[in-house]
Amino acid sequence: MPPVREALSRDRVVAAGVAVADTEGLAAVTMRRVAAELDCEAMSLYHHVPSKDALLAALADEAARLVVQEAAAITADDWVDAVRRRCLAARDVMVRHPWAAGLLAAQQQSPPSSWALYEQLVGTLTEAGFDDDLAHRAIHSLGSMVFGFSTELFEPDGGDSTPDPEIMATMAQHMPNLARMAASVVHEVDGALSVCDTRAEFEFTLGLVLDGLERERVRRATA
Amino acid sequence: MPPVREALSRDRVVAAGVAVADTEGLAAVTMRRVAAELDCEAMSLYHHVPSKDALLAALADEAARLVVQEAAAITADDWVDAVRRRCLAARDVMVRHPWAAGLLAAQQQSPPSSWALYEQLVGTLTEAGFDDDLAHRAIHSLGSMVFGFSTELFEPDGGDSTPDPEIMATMAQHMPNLARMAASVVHEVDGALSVCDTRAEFEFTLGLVLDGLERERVRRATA
DNA sequence: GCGGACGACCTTACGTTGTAAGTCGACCGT
DNA sequence: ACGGTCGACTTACAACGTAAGGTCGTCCGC
Repeated sequence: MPPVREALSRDRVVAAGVAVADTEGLAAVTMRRVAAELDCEAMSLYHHVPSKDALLAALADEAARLVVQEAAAITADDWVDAVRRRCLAARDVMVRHPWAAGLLAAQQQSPPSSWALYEQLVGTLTEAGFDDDLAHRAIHSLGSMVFGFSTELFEPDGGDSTPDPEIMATMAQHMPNLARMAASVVHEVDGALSVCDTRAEFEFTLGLVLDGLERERVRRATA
Repeated sequence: MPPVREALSRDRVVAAGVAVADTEGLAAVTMRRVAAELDCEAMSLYHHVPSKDALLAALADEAARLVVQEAAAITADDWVDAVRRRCLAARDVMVRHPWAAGLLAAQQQSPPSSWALYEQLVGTLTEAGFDDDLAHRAIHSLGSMVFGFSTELFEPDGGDSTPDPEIMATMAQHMPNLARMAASVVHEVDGALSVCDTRAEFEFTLGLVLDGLERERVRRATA
């Protein structure tokens, strides 16, 4: 009779890491916790992953791979639409796996799967008439957006709807512009009041960048 | 005779944390290491900060405070210039303190000092004729840029100039566009070859965003 | 059939981390 | 003088990453 448990493998270790990160946060991704997920001991993981940092790098690569996978299915008429939809697909992955953006940003070496992403992107842009320099800049612009769009950075309270009234009062006093703006743009989301609809704001910024890139492309083409 | 060592204080603890992070990286910021910097024991720090996470949050706030400090001194004629210079000042802080961007992005609650930053920004934009909605979007666009601009994300090797030729060869084969682009935009920096001049790329993206925001402002004003 | 090499997994153990709990001494108002 | 308070130190523990070595099932040459 073969062993009752499925054999470990690098892929299973990475998958377990993703599962733990998704359900309990990145901080819960410890060798012991991942091992427990696979019903084995921590040290067994080292037969498939050289270290915890390498496991985290593999998680980052997995996130990029998911983006590549989604992005590959996208078809569009013009480059703006193609790139916009790819960026939105990337953002979807970042939202589904909240650990992904931070982890990708923390890698010293960009994961191989992210290269595939850039290859797709540069291909699209080149085909649309971008010179290499502009394509390069476009990658930086879009990359900083997708990976850097910080969902919570501006939200005064992190989802908690218990704003200390004293703090709010002094804030309104010392930050009149911010207070007025926050009161003005508040809107309803899922039945709860919220200042930010990050999806809409992401699309807005994306539009700015894509618009500017197209304008620059035309400028260079006619120069 | 008074005690020979200066008394601890929250400010001194935070300053020591910044010093350690600057010289040895964020990972070296442990309670014991910071305590050693102050010539005391780890547990003594808990009289001034409630936990390590709180210390890290204080470091993030300190980084934002540095930005506010630099940004307050900036004067400019039009809003574009004012905001551009403030963003560049913020980026300078991120470059001087490489731990800052990641730490700020990791905070669940945005640090108080970052509110001050947004207040400055909204004030400038409002004065320039932005409505509250557009100012709000502008903050998200610029914030995602400043905090998210990832310096190394696209660099194939993290500064190491030992690109495995085998990997490079297969990469060139599977990623023709990327390989061509990389070869085309390579340039010299500090006597070393490099693909990316992140400062220039930051300014380019910043220009795109500022341009788009000004265009949108005019569009709304004349609508 | 069988010995022995090998590889996947487990056990044990060490150093480091964050921090709870308790101790000690210096200062301060009375 | 003296108890209270408070800041720093000491001790201790659980959880972490991982080095070193052990165990056991599987397969290969004979």
